[in-house]
Amino acid sequence: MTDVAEVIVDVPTMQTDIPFTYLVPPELQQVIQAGMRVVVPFGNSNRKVQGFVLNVKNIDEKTQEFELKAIDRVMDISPVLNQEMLALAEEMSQTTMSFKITCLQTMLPSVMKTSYEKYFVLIDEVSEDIQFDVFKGLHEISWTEAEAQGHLPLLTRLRNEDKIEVRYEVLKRNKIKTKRGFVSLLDFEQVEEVRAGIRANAHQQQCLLAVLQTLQDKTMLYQEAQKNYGLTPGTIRSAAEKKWLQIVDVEVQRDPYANHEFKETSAEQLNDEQQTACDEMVHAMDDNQATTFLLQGITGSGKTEVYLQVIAHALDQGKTGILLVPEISLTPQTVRRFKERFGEEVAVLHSGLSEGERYDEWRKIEKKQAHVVVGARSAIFAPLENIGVIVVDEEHEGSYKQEESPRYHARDIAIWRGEYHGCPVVLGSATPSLESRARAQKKVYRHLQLTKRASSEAQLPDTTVIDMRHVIAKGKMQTFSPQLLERMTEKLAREEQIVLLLNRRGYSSFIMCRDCGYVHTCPNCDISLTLHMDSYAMKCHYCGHEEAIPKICPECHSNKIRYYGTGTQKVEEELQTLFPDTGIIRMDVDTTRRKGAHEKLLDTFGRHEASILLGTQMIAKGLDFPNVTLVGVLNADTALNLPDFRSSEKTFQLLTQVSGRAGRGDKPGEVLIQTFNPEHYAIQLAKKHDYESFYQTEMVARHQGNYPPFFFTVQIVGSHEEEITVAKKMYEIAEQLVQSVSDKTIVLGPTPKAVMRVNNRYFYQIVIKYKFESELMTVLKKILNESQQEIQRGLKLTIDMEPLNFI
DNA sequence: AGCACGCCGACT
DNA sequence: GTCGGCGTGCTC
Repeated sequence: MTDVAEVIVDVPTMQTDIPFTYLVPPELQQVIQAGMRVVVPFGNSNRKVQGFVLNVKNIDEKTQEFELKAIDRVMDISPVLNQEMLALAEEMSQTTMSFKITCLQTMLPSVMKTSYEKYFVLIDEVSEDIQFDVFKGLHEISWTEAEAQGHLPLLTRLRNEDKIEVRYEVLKRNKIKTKRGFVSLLDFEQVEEVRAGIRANAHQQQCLLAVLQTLQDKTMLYQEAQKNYGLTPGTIRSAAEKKWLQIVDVEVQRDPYANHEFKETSAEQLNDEQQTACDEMVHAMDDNQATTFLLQGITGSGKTEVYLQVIAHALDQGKTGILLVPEISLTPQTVRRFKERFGEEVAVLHSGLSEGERYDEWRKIEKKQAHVVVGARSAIFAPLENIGVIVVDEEHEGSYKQEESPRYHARDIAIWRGEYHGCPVVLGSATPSLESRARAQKKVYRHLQLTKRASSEAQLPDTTVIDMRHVIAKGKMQTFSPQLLERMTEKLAREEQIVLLLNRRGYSSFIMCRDCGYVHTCPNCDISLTLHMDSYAMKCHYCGHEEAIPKICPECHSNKIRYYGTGTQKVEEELQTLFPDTGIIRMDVDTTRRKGAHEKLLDTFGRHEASILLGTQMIAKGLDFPNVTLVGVLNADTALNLPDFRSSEKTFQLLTQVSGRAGRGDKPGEVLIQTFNPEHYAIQLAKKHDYESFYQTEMVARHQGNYPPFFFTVQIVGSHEEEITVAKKMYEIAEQLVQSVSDKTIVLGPTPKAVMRVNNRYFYQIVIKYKFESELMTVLKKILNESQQEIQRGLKLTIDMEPLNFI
């Protein structure tokens, strides 16, 4: 009988998406466990690849029909994934149709993704020139170095001559940050003896020995010894040689919030609605019920306080909690709120952290130092045990769905983990997704509502809809209506602040020739280039292509090139002209790319160093500035015109959200919405803050269009460098689908995508809408399997279960 | 992915 | 005749 391990190797292909069996070498028998990462030889050249151990079992080697290879080495001392995570990875790979290895990697912080380094190793005599010029007298060089020096062709030839071979090295990128410290090797009496034996004027040594006496088993950092006692590293090093102490490396955590002061806050008084919601969740937690709650509460109704108290209850019971928030609202303001309540017990995971900081936060959770995790989408994989509650705030947010493989939805993972831990899951929103709201209606979720604003004096703002069809002056589109300008002037005169939202989706500035109508488009994609005035360049938002701004038309050589559309930069310039003495802050992807820029801009606005905050979607979330009394939405309906059945829902959610930004203090707020579709129900009902009517109206539209939540959807996207290849293949797939699904199921397409060509690849899509289709997954798997040959010839196929974007 | 094996064109 | 093109198939 022999120990073997089943390993998922880091080769993301369909053919290798199964466990491979490896022998456990004797020296690893006590070490290896499920959930550890290992390095294994793979393929006929035995290149080293990383793998995850799924389980270890004992088999009879006689029943083994082929020779097994042995595990090379382990990469972890203890498992990095527990049984729950291994089970979740399996589940996720099936429901999202993605490779197991991709799922496993997704659960770990990105620094723990392995990188591979290749080395060229000399195995035979080579000429002295090569020995010195290429190998620098050593017996091996790294691939990266050789490539940089342009030696690859030469080395390839040498390899064909069997003079050198290629060695694969699996690198670990996660370095635990350590600081130098020391522990005493002597007990109290031994120190006394040593002290008696050295000169009294050896101050440094005397001092160090005194420190050692107070230390006992504790570790002291060099840093502390130097700062508090003036001990130099030299003294410590020589003490180590005398065996007084031992030098050790101490793991230290980078604390991204080290410079912030947090004062502890305690629970606020809940109103009766909040209390009822809180009680229900607490009961579910105490009874280990995996109930999903939909907590629907208008802006300002105090949802966050409910989350905080439910999580606090979990901590009281010795349990843990996860709170997911959209990346965009993970602002320093919100982070502070959690830190203030839970102090050291909270770990925060978000994209603003460096890879190292992220890893440290993850380690803090793994080592059970943090019991509460606050973070964006991927924080749902936090390695917490004994979870008491999982909260998904702003559950309708699209950013909870990952847009690359594995295409998981954090809300689904939350519910899965809730089942696993027997704990409640709380979905919170002022404007729930239609799917969640419908499930609450069908009693799949427990529906709880908060209808009162927590701070009673704050009122919902007055909302005015402005019909922009009447604001076209001299046939030219205007950015600002007279009404908005008037209001802005008024507010500025009173030294109040203004937030302006530019809904930029599908609406950015491009240039066009007035004489021949030529529009500057990307050479690689079917889309017009966007004008960026800060870098004086035309950029493609799909592939990143960049070129200079043309002065004359490349087609007709006219110099009548004009800018069209409304980008944030252009609006900023217009504002500057209209209100020359007013401070304006622009927030969009360009001005917030740098780390910490987001925070800085908001702080500046918070200190009232600027009066106007102009931005895209990112300003709609969670900001709380009491002095803002006017919110202007410059173009409410650009999203409405998009060919996506969720466009009304997205518009309603956005408008409701921004309306909540006005009048949070004691001053009444006003909202002005500029639109070309003033009668549209999404706009009218957002104006009235009427979610329920919107829900009813939209459900009728979804029912008529056979859309979710009445139907499930799948999107299949194929792409290839040649249009004919992908089109043909997609027609075949659609045909096969029609043949194998029930007649109640709708197969749409294939159709070219709205932007058909991106990066010189042609994109086609098929959408499946179905109610019951038990064999669908099997059919889709079959399609993927049968497409292997084409995939190897350059076709790309992605399957997205329940996609959020159809464009 | 990466590599070996295997079958057809232009070369010492 | 051979070197090398990349189509095909396999990896415990």
